[in-house]
Amino acid sequence: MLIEIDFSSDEAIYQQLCNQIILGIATSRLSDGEVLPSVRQMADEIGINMHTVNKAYTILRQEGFVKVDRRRGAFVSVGDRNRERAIRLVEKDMRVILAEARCRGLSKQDMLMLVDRIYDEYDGGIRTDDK
Amino acid sequence: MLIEIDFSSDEAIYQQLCNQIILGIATSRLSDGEVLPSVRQMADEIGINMHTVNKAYTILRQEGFVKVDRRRGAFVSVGDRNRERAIRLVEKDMRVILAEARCRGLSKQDMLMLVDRIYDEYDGGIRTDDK
DNA sequence: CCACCTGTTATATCTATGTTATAACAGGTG
DNA sequence: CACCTGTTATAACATAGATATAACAGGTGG
Repeated sequence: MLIEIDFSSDEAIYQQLCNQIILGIATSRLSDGEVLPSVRQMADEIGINMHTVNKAYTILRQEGFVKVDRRRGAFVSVGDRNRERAIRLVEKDMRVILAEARCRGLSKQDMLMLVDRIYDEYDGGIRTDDK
Repeated sequence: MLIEIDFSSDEAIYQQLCNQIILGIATSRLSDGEVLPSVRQMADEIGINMHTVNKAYTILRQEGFVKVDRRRGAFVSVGDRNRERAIRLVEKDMRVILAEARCRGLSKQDMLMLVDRIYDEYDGGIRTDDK
């Protein structure tokens, strides 16, 4: 999977890395169990330091998106699926975004449409356990 | 409006300040044209430095949520309402959140419900003073 | 056993950012 | 005139982000 870092961004490199990997999982460009490049290989590809990649992997491991097998290295893992906990984790960030959206004059309908559209892009036609 | 800063948070103080003021506008605890405390007064109330408040005000001014009148000082302003631009600004952050939500097993319906619920809290925030 | 790969840890260094502190300035109010 | 606004300019300090070099434990395949 191609990783692109914006070095002029005010967002930290390791944070951009985390976000892009999570985005990769959400859009099925990365699938469950898929092996990630080693910290040294990924660092070389992007042109950054090994420790910066390691920091991203460590965070993703703590968040439950990545696991490490001593034999294979780091790989994608989306095992943990506690719905209540997941909502709680997402809710705080969502409040910040929705507040800004509302201040900018966007209606609830605007945001529902935006969520709908983005989620469809992620699903890409693939049906999930929508109940 | 009461401002509460979490000094143990990894989020910068000026960022927390920005978010809470935007949240205040979204929930109608701050209304259009309302005067904000001066940088020195706000700094004293919270117990932080004047420049940290000034940084927050400066950012909010650049984002279009605050204007400055030489006579009165800083006040809330929600004049700018370009829908296309607003959506574009919100969309990037929304993609990051929705990616994480999807990875955690949350469905589109889950997120639509969450948006619906939070937006209702904002709209009804005039009456419910439970916060 | 050996070379080579994994993640991990330990330092040290450099830079950028966040925060504080002190001070001054221009403009507006009473 | 004293007193309030925001704004700017310094300097100082702490923390975080990123880099560099090095080493270690564990696993793989020759």
